[in-house]
Amino acid sequence: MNFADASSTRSVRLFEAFAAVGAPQSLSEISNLLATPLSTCHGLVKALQNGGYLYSNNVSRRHYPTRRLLQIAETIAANDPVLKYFDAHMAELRDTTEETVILGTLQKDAVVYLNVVESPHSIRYSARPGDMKPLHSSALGKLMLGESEKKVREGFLKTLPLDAVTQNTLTTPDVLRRDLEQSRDRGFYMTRGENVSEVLAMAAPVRIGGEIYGVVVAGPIGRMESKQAEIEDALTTACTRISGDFG
Amino acid sequence: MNFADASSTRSVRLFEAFAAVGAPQSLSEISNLLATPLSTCHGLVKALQNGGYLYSNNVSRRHYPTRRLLQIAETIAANDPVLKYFDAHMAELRDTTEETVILGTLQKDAVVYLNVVESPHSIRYSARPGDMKPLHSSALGKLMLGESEKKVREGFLKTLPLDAVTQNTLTTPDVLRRDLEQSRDRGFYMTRGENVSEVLAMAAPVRIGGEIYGVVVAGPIGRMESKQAEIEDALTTACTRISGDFG
DNA sequence: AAGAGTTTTTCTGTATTATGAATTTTGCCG
DNA sequence: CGGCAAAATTCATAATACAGAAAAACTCTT
Repeated sequence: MNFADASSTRSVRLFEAFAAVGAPQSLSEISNLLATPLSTCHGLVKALQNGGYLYSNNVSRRHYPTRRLLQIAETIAANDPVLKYFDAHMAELRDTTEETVILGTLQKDAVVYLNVVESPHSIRYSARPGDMKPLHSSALGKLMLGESEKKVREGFLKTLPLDAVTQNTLTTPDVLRRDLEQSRDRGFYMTRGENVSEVLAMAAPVRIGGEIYGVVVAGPIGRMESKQAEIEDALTTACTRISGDFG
Repeated sequence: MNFADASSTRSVRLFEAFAAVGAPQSLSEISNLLATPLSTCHGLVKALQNGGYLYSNNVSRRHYPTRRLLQIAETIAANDPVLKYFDAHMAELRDTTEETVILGTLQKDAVVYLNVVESPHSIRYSARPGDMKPLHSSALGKLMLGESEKKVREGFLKTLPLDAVTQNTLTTPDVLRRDLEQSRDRGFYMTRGENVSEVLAMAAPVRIGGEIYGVVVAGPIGRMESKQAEIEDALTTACTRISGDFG
C-alpha cells in the first residue's frame, strides 16, 4: 500500500498539535510536537504561512493559526447535507438527557463519530468527532451490525476478531448475534461496559438515503441507569423526528 | 527553495475545495477539484479517513468531512492568546459601524488578515481570514509601515515595488511617506480606492507585547463617507479599549 | 557593543511519495 | 441473473519532498 500518511497529513497533524497545546509555538517547538526535523517543519510552516493559515508574531517569533481554517471548517459544517439536520435534535437530546450525544456511521470495518455533543456534567462520556470504535463492542458498532443486511452482518461476524475489550465484551458470534436480534426488535442497541467499563450507551438507528446512521446517548452506568426509561424514550422519539425531517 | 507546497498542503487544499463546493464529492470529483491524479487523491482520502477527518457515504460513495476539523479549529480559535480578546470589540465595532471589520498584522512584506467580521449589508467589503494585502496600497499595510520603526519603514520604502494597484494608489516613496506621517499624527490610516476602487478603509493600531496589530473598518466609499466621523470615533475608542484589556 | 549560544534558513543526496497504466471491484441495465 | 460501463484500487517507476548538516541570522548577556 502507498499511504501518503506521513507527508500529506502533516499539515493536519500540525493543526491538531496547535489544538492540543493551545498556544503559539516556535519552529523548534513545532519540530518537537510533530517529531519531525526542523527543516521539514520549516517548509511546512512557510507553505501554510503563504496560504494564510499561519501567522507569526514578529516579536516572539512564534507561530499560530489565523482564523482561516475555522472559517473553512464552519463553511463545510454548514453545508453538510446530512449532519446539519441532526444538530438541533442532538442538542435537544443532550439537554433533556444531560448526557453526551454522538452521531456515527459505518466506515470500513469500524464506526466513526461524525459529531459529538458533550454532556454538561464534569463526569461524562467524552469523545471527539473522527474517533473510531470497534463494531462488536460499541453501541454504535452493534447498531451498524444489527441494521446492516444479513449478508454484510454475517460477513463481519465471520471475519471480525471479537476481542475482549473489557470483561463485558461479547466475544462469540452466537452471543453477539442474539444480542443484535434482540436489540433490533426493541429498536435500540445497548452496551454496558462492553467497550469502556463504567459506560452505558444506548443507540438508535436513522436511515437516510439508504445509509444507516446511529445516534447514541452515553454516560456513566449509574447515572444512565437511573434515567434509562426517559433516555430510551427521548432517544427513539428524536430519531423518529430526524427521519421525519428527511421524509 | 524547497517549499513543500504541492504535497504537504494538499490536505488543506482538499478542505478548501469542500468549503467551496459545499457538497459530498466522489473520488473522481475530488481529483478534478484538486487537479491531481486519482491515485494520489485516493491515498490522501484514505489517509484522512483513517484519521477520522473524512467519512464516506456507503451508498453514494461520496466523501465529506466529519466535524473533527471544525472541533480542532474551534479549539485553536478559543486558545489564541491575542485574537480572542479582539473578538468582542470587533463584533461591537461591526455592529455600530455596520461595515466589515478586519484584524491584521505584518507578515514578511505583506499584511495578513487574521480575522474578518463582515458587514450586515449585502453590498460590503468582503474578505477572508488569511487573505494577504500589499503594504503600500492597503489601509492595514500603510498602518504597518507607519507604525514600524523608522529603519524598517525606510527599508520597505526602498525595496517595495510601489505598483499602481488602482488609479489612486500612492506610487512614490515621498508621497507615501508624507501620507504615513500625517496618518500617524492623527491616529489612523486611510485608503480611498487605493487598493480596491470604490472601497474606503480606515485603520487604527493596537500594540500588544511589542507587536503591531491593526483594526480596519472598510466599506463602499459613499456609505463610509456619510458616517466617517462616527466610524473614526468608534474605531479609535475600540482600539483604546483593546489595548486597555492587555494593560 | 561584542561575543556566545540559540534559532532559523539553506543546501544536497537519499528515501519516500506521486504518478499513470493495469487490475479489480462495483453499480447498472437489459 | 449476467454482461457492460464506471469507478476504485493496486503496482512499478519516476519525481519530489525529506532529513541531516552546515551556514546565517538573531538574542541575550556581559
